[in-house]
Amino acid sequence: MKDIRPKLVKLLKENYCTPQILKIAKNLKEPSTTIHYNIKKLEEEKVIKTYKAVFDYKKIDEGFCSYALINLSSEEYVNPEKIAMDLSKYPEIESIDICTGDWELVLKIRTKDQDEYYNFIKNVLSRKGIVKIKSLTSLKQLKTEFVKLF
Amino acid sequence: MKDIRPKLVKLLKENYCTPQILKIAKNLKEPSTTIHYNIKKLEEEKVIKTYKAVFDYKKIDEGFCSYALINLSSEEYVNPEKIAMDLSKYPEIESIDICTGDWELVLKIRTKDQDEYYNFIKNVLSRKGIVKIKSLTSLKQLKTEFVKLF
DNA sequence: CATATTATTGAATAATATTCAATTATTTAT
DNA sequence: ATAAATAATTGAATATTATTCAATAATATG
Repeated sequence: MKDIRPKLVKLLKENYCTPQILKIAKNLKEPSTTIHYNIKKLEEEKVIKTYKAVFDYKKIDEGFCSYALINLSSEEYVNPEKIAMDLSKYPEIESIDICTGDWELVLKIRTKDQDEYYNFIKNVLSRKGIVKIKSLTSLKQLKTEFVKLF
Repeated sequence: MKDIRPKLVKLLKENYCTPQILKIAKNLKEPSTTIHYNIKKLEEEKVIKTYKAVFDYKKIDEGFCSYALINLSSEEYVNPEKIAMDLSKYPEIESIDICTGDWELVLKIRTKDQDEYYNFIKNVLSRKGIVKIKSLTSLKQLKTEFVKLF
């Protein structure tokens, strides 16, 4: 049997979805051509970045979720964007923010388990520029990506 | 002119999207019926929770993003789920995690600006059960919901 | 106030999803 | 190991939905 599920997950995680114009039209009690026109406009204006799926991450081997609060070295501190943009390529990282306060970078990271998280920290985050990491491990997710999980 | 854009945003933020089976089929070089069968299965098994849009939040009056690290009172500490589930109803909250470490709750909050964030903290988060809040304000988002923003 | 631009909409068409039935592959029980 | 049962793949037919187009209405602009 072909195992296309991981491939599906990969595609749907960022893309390969589209709005349901007719259902929206029915919900808002407007003609579907009006909805179509307005959504296309939101897309052209880049108000909408993409359409995607939200998963039960426990079921796709991403059940371990942690926030990594990061301090940068004094060299990287002045330009955190470089390191942040570089980190954005890792599929384990759900979000990256450059922040004010005690930590310069806040990452949300999803891995299969604590072991994989440890390896990710060791292999990816222990690098020149990152001098200190504080991990806040999620015991339970109640909401993610604006979607309730219960 | 009808202002249906906020209504569209509200619907698309959590729902009213669907996978593009034919495009996925072409990408993976598989018959579209095979893709259809497999995706329906992922939906039935609740591996996929929903399909949604990702926005340029600056363009939908949610340009201010902050992480709220929360300490609970000793009474709430033993059962943080109650308060977490209650908080999940607020559309300003993108994610809620019950965590280990120095803070029991980690919220990701999006508002129009700092003023609105202040009001949200004051009106929603300053409540019985929440004894201390540390805010990490995002200066720049590089990635959100697995989607690169540059 | 006249003109240009933008938004709305119904009807026609194009594109895509879904169903169905047949086949193939895999798992389970003996 | 083999038969029977179950699950997965697929092409062809159908149903559903998105998109285009042209006409009209609303709003903005000079």
